[in-house]
Amino acid sequence: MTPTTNPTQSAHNPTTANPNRMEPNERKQLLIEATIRCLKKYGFQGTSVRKICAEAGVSVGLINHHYASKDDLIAQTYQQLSDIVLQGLAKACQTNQLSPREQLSAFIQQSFTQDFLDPQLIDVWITFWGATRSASAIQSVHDKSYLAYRHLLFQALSGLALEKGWQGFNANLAAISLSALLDGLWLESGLNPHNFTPEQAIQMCEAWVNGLVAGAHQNYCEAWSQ
Amino acid sequence: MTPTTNPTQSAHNPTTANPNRMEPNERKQLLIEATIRCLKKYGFQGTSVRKICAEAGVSVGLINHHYASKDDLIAQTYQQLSDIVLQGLAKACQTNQLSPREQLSAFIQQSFTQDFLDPQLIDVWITFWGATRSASAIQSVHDKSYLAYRHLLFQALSGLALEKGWQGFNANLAAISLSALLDGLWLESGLNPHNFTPEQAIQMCEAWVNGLVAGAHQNYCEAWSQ
DNA sequence: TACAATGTTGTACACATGTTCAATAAGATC
DNA sequence: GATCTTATTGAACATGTGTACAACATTGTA
Repeated sequence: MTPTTNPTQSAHNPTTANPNRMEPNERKQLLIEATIRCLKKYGFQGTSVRKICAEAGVSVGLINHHYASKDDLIAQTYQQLSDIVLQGLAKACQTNQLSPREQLSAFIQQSFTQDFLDPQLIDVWITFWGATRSASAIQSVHDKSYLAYRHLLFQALSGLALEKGWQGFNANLAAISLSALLDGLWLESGLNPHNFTPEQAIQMCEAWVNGLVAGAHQNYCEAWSQ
Repeated sequence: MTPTTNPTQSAHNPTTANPNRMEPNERKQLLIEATIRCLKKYGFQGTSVRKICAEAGVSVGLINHHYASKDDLIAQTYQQLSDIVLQGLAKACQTNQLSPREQLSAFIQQSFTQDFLDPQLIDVWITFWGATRSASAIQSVHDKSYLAYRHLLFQALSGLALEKGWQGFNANLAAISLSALLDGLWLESGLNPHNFTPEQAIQMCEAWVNGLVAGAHQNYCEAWSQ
């Protein structure tokens, strides 16, 4: 409702100020942004084609002109959100020649930035998770982004193991564990933002790394898992 | 569809074999069980009043006779699922006078039992999480059960701290951390069951506890957080 | 046996959903 | 300027949604 510009009866002022016709990519981007806003406002269930179009200030039919279906639009929106999050994390821990330990801290810090802790955004994320198994398009986006996400942690943890001389350290499993901790905290802060502060979240993740260094790394060695 | 007994034209055999009329509590229980089956089969979005009734073998109107609304039924279903999970966990770690360390292991073991790792069930759980913020009834159920859930971990961790003589150990924060790790692993195993095995999940949680004992406990002391 | 209480049914209603499609209009190409 | 391509519109369609309600069936009580 109340779109910023809604030329329902078009061609009033054909020379200026009528943002009707657009390049496909530009319009698609606007539709994705409108979808994100709707997901935040109305949740996954409440986000309908009509609400998205109203939010974008266009007519109902447009979505099916630019996207194969509503699910297609939703999947591409998820894709874009994933990319943004991932780029933020990659940027945080891949710049300035940080040591492995510093990379982990940078990753953790970035995970609990104000931008990332927006409860509405996390809620959107959770509903995407919930749709993962039923929509194969969303499933594949998740798998791909989760792999990249873990790979960042894997690299930092591998570097740490090399530095410390841990023999047979299963950095992949450790990356899964740390990412689970991060996701779990992120999830919980979305469900109830009052259970702990961002600083405490960082504290808990740092404790995990410190525990790893203090001795838990032995549990991630090949010998242990057999 | 295909309900086991569907006496659409009733009163065929009024004396026997017509399970029509039931005690309210019994019928409500059957409706909740049908709801769980539907949530597993069709997901949160695909679960409609009509599908639930078909699954339960009753008519459309019955739900609104026994429940104030569909949301009411959903919330009570969530309540029941929560109770089942919680009782399983409580039973696992509160019996047989286990030591604090053993209690934690029992809790971890129980969290990755076959029953708990049913991807369909986890998917149902995730969609409940997704509905938490929009439906206040579900929110309150979550808050309550999450508190009880954490309390079990809190008790075990407090016992461990007492045993080890950790001064000023913030067992509550540690409980949040471990529950986040458990939830994160649980979540991820639901989204993609092939990333790690249940044994590895247990291994990762045990590593967390071992890391705590090896030194990370210092990060949970009052001095650290200031 | 008659009556009251209530579990159960199935239709009806009002509305929301995603998608389709003929019509329109804007811009590009010749 | 004429023509072609295509972005955009908005009504229409078929289906699905949760809920309401009058009718019916069953049980317990007098």
